[in-house]
Amino acid sequence: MPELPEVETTRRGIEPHIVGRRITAMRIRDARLRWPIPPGLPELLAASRVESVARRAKYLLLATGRGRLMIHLGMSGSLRVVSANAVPGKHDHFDLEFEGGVVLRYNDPRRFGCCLWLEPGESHPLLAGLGPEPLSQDFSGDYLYQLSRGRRGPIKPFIMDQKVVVGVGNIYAAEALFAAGIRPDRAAGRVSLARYEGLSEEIKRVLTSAISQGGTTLRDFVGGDGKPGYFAQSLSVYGREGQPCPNCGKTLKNSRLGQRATVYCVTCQR
DNA sequence: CGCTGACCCTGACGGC
DNA sequence: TGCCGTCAGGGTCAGC
Repeated sequence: MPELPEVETTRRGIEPHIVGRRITAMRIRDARLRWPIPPGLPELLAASRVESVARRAKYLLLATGRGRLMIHLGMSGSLRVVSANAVPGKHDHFDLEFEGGVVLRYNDPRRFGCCLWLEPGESHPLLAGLGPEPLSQDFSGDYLYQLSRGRRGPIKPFIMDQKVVVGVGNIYAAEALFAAGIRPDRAAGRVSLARYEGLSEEIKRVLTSAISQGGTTLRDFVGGDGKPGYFAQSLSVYGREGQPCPNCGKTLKNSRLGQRATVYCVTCQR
């Protein structure tokens, strides 16, 4: 999936194709996702216009006059703009068809994603309690430092916790911790303010850089317009277990933290 | 409240 | 060629 840069790349990719356009139909082929696609959606959406495409955390929010479509790409989901005659494939769960022959197609092999509906003005429990956006002013080293006091769990799951800060997934958590020189298994509560300031800066830098390059291409992610991202070439540690550290040359180590692969350098990260 | 681990699902890949 | 175990970008939930 799509971590924040991939979702943002998708948002930017689909936005110019669908904003201001009228939806002519929604076609559901397979409603089975993390939660079933609400069966009444096609009727709700028909003839309404997409007013904006926003992102909160890893959720995409498509606003119409009648409410908002809330879409998550899960681990393997993608949203692409395709032509009206493009033949649907396996795991193409639904299409949003627009006037002018534009089709927005949702694909998700693993079905960890979702497509839900919000009434006008309605919020959603999934959006409540989310931490700040990492690229906003609200996210800082001081914020991380204060929140982490007393926490004994490792710092990597801490910064991947969406209640702490949204959008930092397994790839960018590993990259940011490497850049900040912090061991992923260090207790979150035992990292200094100065190091949290460095970490928050690296998180912002890594995410910004990844967004500018269109995200990271791995397996099944493709950007909204069908073009791949290029950030994979910039990865320092993620997926590079056994290879030399780009900084000191020592072999990068892999361990599991919270059931997620965690690659780091025992020399450069303390 | 904080933390851990099971679980949701399909597909790709490596070893035998 | 096929079978089997392992792993994959995320997140929820139960239990301690």
